[in-house]
Amino acid sequence: MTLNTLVDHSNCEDCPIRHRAVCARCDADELVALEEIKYYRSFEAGQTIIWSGDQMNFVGSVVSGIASLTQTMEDGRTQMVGLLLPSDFVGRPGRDSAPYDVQATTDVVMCCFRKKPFEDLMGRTPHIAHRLLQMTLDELDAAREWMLVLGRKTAREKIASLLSIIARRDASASQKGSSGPIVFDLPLTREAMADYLGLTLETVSRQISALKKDEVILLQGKRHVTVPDIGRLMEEAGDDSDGGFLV
Amino acid sequence: MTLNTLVDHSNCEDCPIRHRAVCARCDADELVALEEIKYYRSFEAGQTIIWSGDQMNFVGSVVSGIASLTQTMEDGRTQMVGLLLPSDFVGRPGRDSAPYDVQATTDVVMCCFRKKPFEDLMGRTPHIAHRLLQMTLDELDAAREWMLVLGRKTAREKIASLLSIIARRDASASQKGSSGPIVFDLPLTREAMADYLGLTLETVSRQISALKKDEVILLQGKRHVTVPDIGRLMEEAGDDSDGGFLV
DNA sequence: CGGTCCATTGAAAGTGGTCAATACGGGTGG
DNA sequence: CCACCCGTATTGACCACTTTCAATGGACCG
Repeated sequence: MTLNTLVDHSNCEDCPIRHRAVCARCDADELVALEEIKYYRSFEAGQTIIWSGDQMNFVGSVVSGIASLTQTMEDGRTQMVGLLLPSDFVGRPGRDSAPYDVQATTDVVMCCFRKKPFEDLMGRTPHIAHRLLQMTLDELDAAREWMLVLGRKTAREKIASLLSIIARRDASASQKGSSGPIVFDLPLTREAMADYLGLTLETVSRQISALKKDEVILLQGKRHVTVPDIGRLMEEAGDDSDGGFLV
Repeated sequence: MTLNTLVDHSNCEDCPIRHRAVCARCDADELVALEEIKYYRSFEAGQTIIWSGDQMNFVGSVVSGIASLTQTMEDGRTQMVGLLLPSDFVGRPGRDSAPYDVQATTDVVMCCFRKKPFEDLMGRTPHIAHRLLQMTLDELDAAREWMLVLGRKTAREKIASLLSIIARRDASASQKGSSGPIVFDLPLTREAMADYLGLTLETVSRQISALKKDEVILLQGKRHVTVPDIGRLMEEAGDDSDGGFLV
């Protein structure tokens, strides 16, 4: 049982999210202060990291893997309200209880800080506060972008939107040229996609099959996706295909 | 033509949003600095305050009235992604072009700051930066709350959700006891409600009629609403009726 | 009085949901 | 090694809800 392993403090300078996380703007002194209060935790795919309503005694950054924020109604309907990718921040300084479930969608490693020391440090370190503001504004933009998807797009457009986001993220991560096929593995089950898109898993499955039939995407197995023409996929998503290429 | 009137600088101490806006935590000195760069602008109902893609040369707070943030797809489908009430902040420090249309839903008065001086001041004034972070986190929570409404609720629940939010806000504003009927005027047209809820205006109209027929709400005219039992309305919204009463 | 804007209501059509059967793949244990 | 099982995914048939298209009504105003 190695679910919640505490890992050795490793060097922030070598951290894969050093330049994008909440610590991105910290100088050497500030990193030292952070290193003193940080610790790592690992979670297995499917594990709940934080339960909605629970006391939050830490905040932190996703180092690797994908986590999700989910809301649930009493009758069981659920809606994913955020996807947390590496470098994304979890938790809210100045609030005690968690407003959403946080779940590990894949295996996840987090860089955690106990909340109180982090809040104190933030009060003394404008670099952290400012970066957190910037990241929060970005998340707000992403949430609003997603409101358009949820409120106004058809099932097919919703699927295309999700695939195009994942495809473009992977394309920019692997530094490929801006044309040519994009290949990636879906990090989400059909059910998780449905929860993100406000659909049922059956509809997700049908629309993926339809996009495959129309050769907008190719599938090998159930998770391995090839996008021969990202512009075509973005048209299907109802987006301008000439928009900014890197998200 | 008095659309964009510059109004006399009035005293921040007397401002109706003094304790809730981005300046809420400022002390006297900081208020003086803000007063030096602030100016008022008025907008008529229906007027567009900022066009998506435009250069933003100011940021500011809604002093009175209601404004909306709206996204539009190429084919004309629109989704409202935020409602701006008095004290809400408009604009994003550190970004030049506006990501959404901002429209005056009712007549609106804004307290504006030219962007550059405001950014400079924010860099020197942690009270402002910290308050803005707090407000942004609140907006992010509200946006995510709304994602559940858009993604998972039925038309009837969506209408009930919107009415319950407006009703509770009005009840808390008028400091009424926590029981008894709530009366208010809808600040939105049926079309604006539809854009907010991801519905058509016909569906909005039908569901309002249905809630009226079932006596969840009473209507006088088209805009004047009485909610005899807020708990009942919240049940219809699919929310826990025992949740925190003040939003 | 006619025009415009906002809202309501009806009938028909279509999209996505529900329920149910089946398939696929990876693991375990006989 | 094969049988079995479980979680995940696909597909079909039917149905419900929301949209679409269209007609009508009321309030306000020139």
